[in-house]
Amino acid sequence: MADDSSSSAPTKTEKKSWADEESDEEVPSPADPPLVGSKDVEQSELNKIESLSISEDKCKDDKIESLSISEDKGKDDKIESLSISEDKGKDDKIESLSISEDKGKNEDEDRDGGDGLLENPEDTDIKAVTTGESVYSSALRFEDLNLSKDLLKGIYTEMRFHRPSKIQAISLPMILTPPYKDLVAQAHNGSGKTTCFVLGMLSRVDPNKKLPQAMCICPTRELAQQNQAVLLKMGRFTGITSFLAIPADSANYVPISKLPPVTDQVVIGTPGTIKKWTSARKLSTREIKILVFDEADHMLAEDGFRDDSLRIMKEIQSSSTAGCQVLLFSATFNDAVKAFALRVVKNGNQLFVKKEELTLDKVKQYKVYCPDELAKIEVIKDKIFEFGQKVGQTIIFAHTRNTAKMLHQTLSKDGYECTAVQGALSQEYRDKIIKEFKDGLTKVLITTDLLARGFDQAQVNLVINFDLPVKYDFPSEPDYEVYLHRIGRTGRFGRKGAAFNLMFSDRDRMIMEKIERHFNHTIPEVGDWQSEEDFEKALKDAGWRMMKSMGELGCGE
DNA sequence: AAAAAAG
Repeated sequence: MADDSSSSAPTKTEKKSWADEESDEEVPSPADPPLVGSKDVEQSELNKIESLSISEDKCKDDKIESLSISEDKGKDDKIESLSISEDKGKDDKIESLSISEDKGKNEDEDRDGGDGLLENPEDTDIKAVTTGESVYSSALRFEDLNLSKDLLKGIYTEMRFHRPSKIQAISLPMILTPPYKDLVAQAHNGSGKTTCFVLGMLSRVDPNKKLPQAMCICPTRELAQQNQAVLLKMGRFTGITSFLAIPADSANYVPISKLPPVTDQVVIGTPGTIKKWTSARKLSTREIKILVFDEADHMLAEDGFRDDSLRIMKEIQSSSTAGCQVLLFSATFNDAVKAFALRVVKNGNQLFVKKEELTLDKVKQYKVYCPDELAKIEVIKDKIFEFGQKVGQTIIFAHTRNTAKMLHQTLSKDGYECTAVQGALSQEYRDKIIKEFKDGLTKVLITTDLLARGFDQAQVNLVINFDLPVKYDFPSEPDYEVYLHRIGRTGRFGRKGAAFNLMFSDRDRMIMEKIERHFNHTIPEVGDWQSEEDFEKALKDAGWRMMKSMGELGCGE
């Protein structure tokens, strides 16, 4: 299972100067040296927080400090302000600091190569809470992290990263500095979370020990596969192997009892299969030092994978000799799950994005009222499909497998080229469809919430909600987290993205209103679902040029 | 009724 197939296909050249996730790579050009320390980095406006090491001030009373620093950086004045506020519990010390970076508005040109694709993905507030004595300073460069030579080589030559993204700069020291504390970390969709925990796993593993030492649990098989691909790529020169614990294709099913025990050092998989392997005693957990929950809020949600997750965690904690570091990563943590997560990792460090910051204004969102379902389909066919194809790739989300299937059949029948994936299909077929989409062979993919989370494909510029995401025990309530994750499939790492929400009932209107209120963000409506001009206006407002000049857009091919 | 899982 630990094969070396790095599934990422080099697709296109895009300039970027910070770390990103797997499929976001540039075309390899070995002549290119890593750019850390070069001019490219110096003029970047990011991560000037490296000098910020927090020392603890032990006054008896709660105390809030705020300081602001402004720096003149030459050509474009950038001002950073950071405020540090300290809250003290009764006797345990907790620090919380929030770092906000305000930037001038004219620094983009030299970074994004003029294609207008990259904006400021890092322009966010992250609130950090650390516990205990540890003092962390943000990592400006990957060199600051004491990584092995082999790992650094993978980062630069395979991943082609230049320097840590913001979430990486802050979280990696927390993950990698002993004593290894647990961490709950929230960061925006497409900001490079995968790299954080993959690096964490790779650097905690002893390549000479041939048994599992790190584990990553994911909500879907597709995500497990994607994460494994990232890990294999980043860790290519380390010799570390990995085991993908997802259900075997029914065609070549072999009972676990007949299979050899796992000797790979990193296990990545879905909860059920991991449980199966451990309870069959074919997957040893006694030396697992780091346990990662990707999409952790869902993994710990009551209606998600809470039971499985807790069981696996307990199993590891009770069998592991040296103790196991737990990392919880997600873009979303609603209050209920957040509270639960903080009970699960009581003495850990925390990184949270301010709630107001969470809505992705980088993704332009629209709503379209349609009189009936047929009209929704016509909107996709006549107003969005062709545009989406030209501009990049499109994902259409439907609420059920059946709707996804129906939509796929309806569109295909009329000659609209698209594919569909959902959980009822065979694993082999799912893999094939995903691969075709990741390779850019297909442009429009219809799916369920199977792909709502984590699916990373930089070329997705358009998301369509054919159905709005609702809670299933309470269908008049929107599922805010799923909404955020769905639209987060586009606008990855600061690229341009747009999302269309198709509505056809009063209930849908209500749901959209609730979504707008929740994120405190007005979503403009495309006035008339039949009006070409209304859609063009929306797309133009989203930053896309019109059809005729599409060739210059520079984002499709 | 998304997702994961079952032998």
